[in-house]
Amino acid sequence: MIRIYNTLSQKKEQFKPIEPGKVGLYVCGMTVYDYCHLGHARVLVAFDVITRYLRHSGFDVNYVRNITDIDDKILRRADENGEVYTCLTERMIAAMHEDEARLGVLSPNAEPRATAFISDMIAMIETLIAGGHAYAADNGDVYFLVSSFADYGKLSKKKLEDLLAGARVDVEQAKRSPADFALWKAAKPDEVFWPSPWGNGRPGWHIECSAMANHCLGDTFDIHGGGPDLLFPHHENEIAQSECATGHTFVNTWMHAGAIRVNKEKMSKSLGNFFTIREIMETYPAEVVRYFLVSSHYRSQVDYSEDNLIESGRSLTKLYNALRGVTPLASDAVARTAHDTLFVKRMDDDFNCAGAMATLHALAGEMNQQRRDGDEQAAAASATVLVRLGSVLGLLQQDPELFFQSDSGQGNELSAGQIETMIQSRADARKTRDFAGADQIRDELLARGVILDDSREGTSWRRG
RNA sequence: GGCGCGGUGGCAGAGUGGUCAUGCAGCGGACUGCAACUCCGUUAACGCCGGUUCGAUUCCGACCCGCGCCUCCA
Repeated sequence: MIRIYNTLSQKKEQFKPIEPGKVGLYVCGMTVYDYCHLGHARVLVAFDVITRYLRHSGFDVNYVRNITDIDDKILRRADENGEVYTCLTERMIAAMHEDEARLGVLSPNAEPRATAFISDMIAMIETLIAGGHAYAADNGDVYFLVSSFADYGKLSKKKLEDLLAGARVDVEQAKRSPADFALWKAAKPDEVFWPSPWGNGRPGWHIECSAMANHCLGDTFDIHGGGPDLLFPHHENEIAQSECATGHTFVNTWMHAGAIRVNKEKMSKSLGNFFTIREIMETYPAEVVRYFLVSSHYRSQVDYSEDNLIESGRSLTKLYNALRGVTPLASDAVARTAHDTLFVKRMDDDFNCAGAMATLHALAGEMNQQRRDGDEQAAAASATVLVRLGSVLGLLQQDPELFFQSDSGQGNELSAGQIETMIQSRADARKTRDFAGADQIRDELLARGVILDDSREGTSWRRG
């Protein structure tokens, strides 16, 4: 029985899908005008683990994650670059797919792009106007009439009067109320546009998700997720639009990931203190970045620091060390163990992957003992469970040697061949008990970032 | 100002009304030519003050501190 923290009710609830055995999941994806930063990675990885676990639990998950490929920031950036905006978005989408693949994030079932659903958005806006929930203003924009939706603020726990009292709400003359938000924006001269009943223009940000979610998952679906800063106004506005347009509850469970922080401040575009994941992956293996992200609860805020990534690297190394030289069996060859049970118990509790991770280390410790005792069969069985549980978190799926020996791609490292040659020289020196010579070679390798591990079977190496 | 979240050992990070997280680091030992890996042992924590209770880090209340949202941001 899975329990999920629902932002709407502000408590953990037993998860009950609308249709038994099936889950409709929508996550707000990227606005593609720049590379993914760590905050994007957090959301990507969090919902990847959630999807993997729901599937592991037997659910048929329909995971939809949109791409916002038209918006002010995209147009501005394309303009700065002096390129057609679609060139920019295509490039960023390709980069995003590359980053996701490296992080071990599985593709969603559907990845709708805003520009492919303009007609759905226009239809929804027409419905809203007909229902008295929206109005076309003199400037060619169409706005949502917030006062027409009694439940406005139910997600973010805001009261309309408080919002209006705040001085930070955009004061746009054409709006009837400052809290109203754009559904359709009139095109400025020389801007890309789509024709509509209200003139040439393009959709507002919030209506995209309402239209695409509705198209892909229907009027009401199970889970909607996203980053912490989307809660208000984006998700609140989605609810208003969708519920006014369909007359039905939009979403049963709302999930929000925690923020990434750097030096005690939120990592964000507006503060300019963000790290793209590709620059982080230049220094740290992608799986280490993933391990870092998975090792704290998806709802808690997490501090990015070099030290934390280094620690994650060591921790993951320990797991792979256990797996090294052991061949796991096919997953179904090993029955469910107490470790599986504990893992499931932890994950059932609002996807507590940090807690679940402890079982991976328990398993690794057990394996190391079994190998010490020479019980290779037991070790292989343990390895099977370790890899099985790892797969639910999207970890430990590569060959340990690959994890240990892949270079950073910076081009300034020793090749595997060079390393093997030096190891052979060292082995020769050790045979003649020339330990000074042997140690010199080992020190040289260490200086080049290569660590040697001796065992009865010979010497293996890893980059560290 | 409004709304919300959190304060756990040197660090990271789970969890629980009454012997246990886990990882990193440290310390002692084993293994090793020496290391590395690994194993065994070990140190150490629940912001502060009250309350409930036989017993509270865990429940309740006050307080202090930190953070997030209220504006485009995952």
